[in-house]
Amino acid sequence: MGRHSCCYKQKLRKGLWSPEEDEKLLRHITKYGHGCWSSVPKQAGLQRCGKSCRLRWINYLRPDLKRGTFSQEEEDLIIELHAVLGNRWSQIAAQLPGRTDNEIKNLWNSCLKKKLRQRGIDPVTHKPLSEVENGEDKDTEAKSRDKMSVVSNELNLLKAESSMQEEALLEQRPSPIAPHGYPLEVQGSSSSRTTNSRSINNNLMTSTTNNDFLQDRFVTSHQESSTTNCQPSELVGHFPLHQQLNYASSNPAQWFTQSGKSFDMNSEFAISTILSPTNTSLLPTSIGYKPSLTFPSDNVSMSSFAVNGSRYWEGSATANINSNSSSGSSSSTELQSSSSLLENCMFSWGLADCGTSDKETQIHLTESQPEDIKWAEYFSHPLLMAAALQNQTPQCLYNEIKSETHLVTDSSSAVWPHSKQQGSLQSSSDICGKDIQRLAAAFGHT
DNA sequence: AAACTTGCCAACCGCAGCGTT
DNA sequence: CAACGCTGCGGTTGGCAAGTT
Repeated sequence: MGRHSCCYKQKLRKGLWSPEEDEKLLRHITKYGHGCWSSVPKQAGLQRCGKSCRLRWINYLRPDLKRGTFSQEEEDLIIELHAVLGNRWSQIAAQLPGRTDNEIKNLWNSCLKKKLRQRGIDPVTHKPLSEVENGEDKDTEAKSRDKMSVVSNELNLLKAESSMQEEALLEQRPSPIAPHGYPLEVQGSSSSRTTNSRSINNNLMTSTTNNDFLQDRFVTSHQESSTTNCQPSELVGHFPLHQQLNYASSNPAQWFTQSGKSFDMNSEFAISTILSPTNTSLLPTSIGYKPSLTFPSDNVSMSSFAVNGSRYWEGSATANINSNSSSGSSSSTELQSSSSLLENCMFSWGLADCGTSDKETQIHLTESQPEDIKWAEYFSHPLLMAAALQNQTPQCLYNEIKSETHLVTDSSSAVWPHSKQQGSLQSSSDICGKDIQRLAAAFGHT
């Protein structure tokens, strides 16, 4: 017990992953799924232990990962969830699509803890530091109530502090879909952030006597929505194959930034969230996120139907996307829905349970046929969408994507900045097309 | 410019839990 | 029922880069 058996094996590489290793692992999992992790390194030709492969996949290579800095909403949510769940990072991560437990843990340890302390709040108990010093309450129910109250106060503090920034942000964020991917019910043009946070707070506050129940709901949601132990078919089901094939994040929010700062695509393209099943697959209905989707534009519509007790959502969309990316291109690309969307790219989530309360957050996704991808591919395929948006060739875009992910492609020396937010920006010309072609060839892209 | 400090984050380690034999 | 193998989780660490002295 304890030490993983594969760790005993000798000649296993440790430390940072090289591009070649990443490529091998990505190609293998894309093709075969991971199956038994302990056999992955052998099958993929890697000198790594299965554990290391698993970690690399989960924390870095998974196609549904978000990149970039955490939004204020995400930070708020993490604080709220931490107040309820404590250091259960995996469960917290389950409520933040595209974020890994490791990422959240790092954020908590490096930033959020500090922020809370600066506000006089104990990051462990989520109580005022003075109160913590004075001793603990005895009544558990009172504890829960206090905790929730403090959470609310924390949020108020956070919100007050960043209100100026928020106002500016809100003006640029017409989407009712929060950056963390939860669709919000928006009435009129009111603040989606405020709506969201208030919704959470209200529910937390009203369920203070059901703290355990709340936790259970989180746990249930997490367990039922786990996608880590997936086989190839499942994997494709969760992430369209053509999406998996991309080395870059599947979340368009990070594709275009060239500054290393996160570029909130959600504010510009609500549909980017809609089209990412993983972004909406984990709706924590237990804390007040309603499973209804309301879109700001008539261009996007959703309809639902129930099958076997789960509610499915179908989307159709016509998106007029005006590129205002940093390239300055003003080209407008109209991407229209077609029947192929529903046939091949129907995305559906079992968000509501149609009366049965036991099951929630089931994920259903109709697989798309690679050869029949039309406009939908633009959305789920970072290169094509990006190219469309910026009126660039996919390869140009890929250069930027690789630049963003700091994939330095000196294949001989395998320089591989491990920190995705570290390192200097490389020009497109620095990112050689060789790797792009290599990856494309490996994954069947031309 | 060099030395030092700090912050961040990818990756490792050890453990618990579960399933299988 | 014990031993073993595997997976997943949370704590911790090592190293890089940026900032400071």
